[in-house]
Amino acid sequence: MKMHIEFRHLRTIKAIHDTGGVARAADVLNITQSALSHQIKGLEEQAGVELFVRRSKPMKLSAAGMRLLRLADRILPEIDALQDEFDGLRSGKAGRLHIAIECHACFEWLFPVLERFRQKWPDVDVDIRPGLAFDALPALQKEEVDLVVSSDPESLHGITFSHLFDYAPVFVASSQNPLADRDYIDADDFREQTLITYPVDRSRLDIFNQLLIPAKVEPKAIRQVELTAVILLLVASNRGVSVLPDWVVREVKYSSDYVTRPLTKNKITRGLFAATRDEDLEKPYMRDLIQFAGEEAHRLQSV
Amino acid sequence: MKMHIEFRHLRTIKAIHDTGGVARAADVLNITQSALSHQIKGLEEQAGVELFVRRSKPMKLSAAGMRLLRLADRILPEIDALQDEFDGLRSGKAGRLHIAIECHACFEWLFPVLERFRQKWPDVDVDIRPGLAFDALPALQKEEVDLVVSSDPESLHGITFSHLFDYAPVFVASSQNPLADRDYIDADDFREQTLITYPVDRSRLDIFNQLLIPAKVEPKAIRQVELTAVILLLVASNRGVSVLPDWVVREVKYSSDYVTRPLTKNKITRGLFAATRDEDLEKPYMRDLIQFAGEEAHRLQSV
DNA sequence: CGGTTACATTGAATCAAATTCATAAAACTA
DNA sequence: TAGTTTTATGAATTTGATTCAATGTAACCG
Repeated sequence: MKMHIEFRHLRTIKAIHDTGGVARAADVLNITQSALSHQIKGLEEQAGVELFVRRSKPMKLSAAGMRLLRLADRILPEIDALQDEFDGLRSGKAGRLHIAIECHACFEWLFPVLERFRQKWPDVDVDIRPGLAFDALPALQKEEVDLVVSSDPESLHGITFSHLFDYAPVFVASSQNPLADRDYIDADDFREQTLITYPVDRSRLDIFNQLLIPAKVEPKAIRQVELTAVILLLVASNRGVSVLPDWVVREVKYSSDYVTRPLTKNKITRGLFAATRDEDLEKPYMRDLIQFAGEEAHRLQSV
Repeated sequence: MKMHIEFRHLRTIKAIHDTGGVARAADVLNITQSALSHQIKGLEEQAGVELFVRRSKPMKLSAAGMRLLRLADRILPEIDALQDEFDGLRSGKAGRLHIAIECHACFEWLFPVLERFRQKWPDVDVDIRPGLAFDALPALQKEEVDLVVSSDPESLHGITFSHLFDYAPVFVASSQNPLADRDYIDADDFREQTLITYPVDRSRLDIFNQLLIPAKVEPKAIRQVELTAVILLLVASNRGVSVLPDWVVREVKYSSDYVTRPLTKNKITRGLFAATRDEDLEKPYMRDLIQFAGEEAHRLQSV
C-alpha cells in the first residue's frame, strides 16, 4: 500500500493524541476505527518508523509519533488560516491592488489616498509600479496589475475607465520670466522657452498632446527631469518653464518666486481616470479607492 | 468534486510555478496534464478562489495562488526534513534514550557518561527520570523509558540486563567514630549506629538486602537523606554512618575527616546492570552508552 | 485466575475520487 | 491565417481509502 504523508494523517495523529486512543479518534473524525488502523499502518510503512507504542492498550504516541504531532500542530493551523484568508478574499475583504501610474505627478495625491486606504483595508496587498516603462493597459488585462491611472481612456474589452477628477495643466514659470505678466499662455509662447518635463514620451505629456502638437509648435529646448521638486527648483531659478497639474502647483501659487498661468484663453482641462478590469469594480475596496482618490484630489485642488 | 487541500496540491502548485506551465509541471510530477487540470479545478472550487490567471497562455499564479505557493514553500521542506529524521531514526542515528535510575548514587558516574554520549549522538533525545517513584521495569516494557539502571537483574520477557561494572558498597564513618579502627565492618557493628541512607525502600539498599536483613540486624536509628553530599556532611560530623558505592567514596578516601572500610571480611561486591528492551540492544547508540558506562565507572574506581 | 469488556488488527468487499485517455478549445507564433 | 503550444472537458479507468465482518489482545474485575 503505497502512501504519502497527507493532511489526513496529521489530523489523525492529532485526533488520536487528543482523544487518547484510536477508537475515540475514529469517532471524532467520523470514520471507522478500522479505517484509522489501516491509515496508521500505511503511514508507518511509508515513514519506516513506529509511530505508536502498542505495548500498553490505549496506544500512545512514540517518540517519532510525537515528532509528527509537533509537525501537525505547526501545519494544521496554517492551513486553516489560509482557508480563512481565502474566505476573506472571496468576500472581498482581502485582495491585491497593484497600481500602475502613467503620470509622475500623480504620486502627489496617490500617497495620501493609499495611506487612508491601508487604514481601512489592511488585508489588501497594495503596491505601486511606476508604469512608465511598460504598457500598462495590456498588463491590466493580463492581471499583472489591477489598476492603471491614466488620462487617456480607450475603449478596451473588459476594461472600465472610472472618472476620478478633472484637473488643469498649468503653466509655471519664474517670476523673472518675460511671460510672467501674461494673463494666459498660448502654444506660440513656448517657441522661445526651455520646457522642463518628466522623462516620458511626449505623446503622454499634456502640454504636447493638448497644445504643442496640435499647434505644431516646438519649444526652444526640452529638458527632462525626474522629480517634481527638482522641476520646480529649476523653474524658480528661471532655467526653464514647465507645465504641471494644478494639484501640484497649488503649493507654489503663493510663493513670490513663481507665477502660474492658465494654458490658452479657455484654460485646458483634462480628466483623470482609473482603469480597472470590469469584474474588479464589484470589489468594495476597489470602489473605495476610486472614491478616496476623488476626495483627495478635491481636497488638494480646493486649497 | 469534493476535495480537501492536500500535500499533492502544494506540490502541484510549486511544480507549476517552477516549470511555468501545467504541461511542463505534469511532466515533472509524472502524471498527465489532464490530471493536473482536474486537480487545479477541484482545488479552486474547494478554496473558492482563482489560483491562476488564465488570460495569458502559459498560465500564471494569481495573488491567491502566490499565497498558496508561499505556504507550500514553508511546509514541503518540513515534510522532507521529517522524512530525513525518520530515515535517521531507522538507521539508528536518532532515537530516544530515557533512562530510569533506581539508585541515587548513580548520578555520579551517569552525568559524565551522558556528557560524552551527547557529543557522539546529538540526535538522540536523552532524558533521566529518577525512577524511585515508580516501577521502572514495567515502565521499560511499556516503552515509557528505554533503559533502567539496576543492580537486581530479573528474568523478564523481552528485557535484557547488560552488565555494566562491579562495585563494592563501602562503609563510611567519621574518623572520630569508634568503628574507625576496625579492619572491616560486620552486620553486628550497626546495632549501635545511626545509619544514613537514601530515602528509598530498604529492600533496594545494598546495606540491607546484602547484610542487615540476612543477619537480622536493625541499626540503632535510620536517617534518610536525599543528597550524597549531605550524607557525607553528616557522616563527617559523626552524626551517623553510611554505606555508599565505592565510586562515591573514592573522593573522601584520602580526607582525614572520614574513614572507609570494607563490609565483611570478604568485602561485599555487587554488579550494576543496564536493563533494556531486547530490540533496543541492536541500536548502535545503546551499545555505545553501555560501553561508555563501563569505561567511566572503571575510570572512577581506578582513582 | 477465567470471563468480560474495550481496543486494535486483518482481509475482503466496497466505494469515492484521482488519474488517464481521447478530444476539444483557446491562445500564442510566425 | 495556419500551425503549434497550452489548457479544458467528459467518460472510462484505476487507485487507494474506507467499511464490513471477524479475529486477536491487552486491560479489568469479581
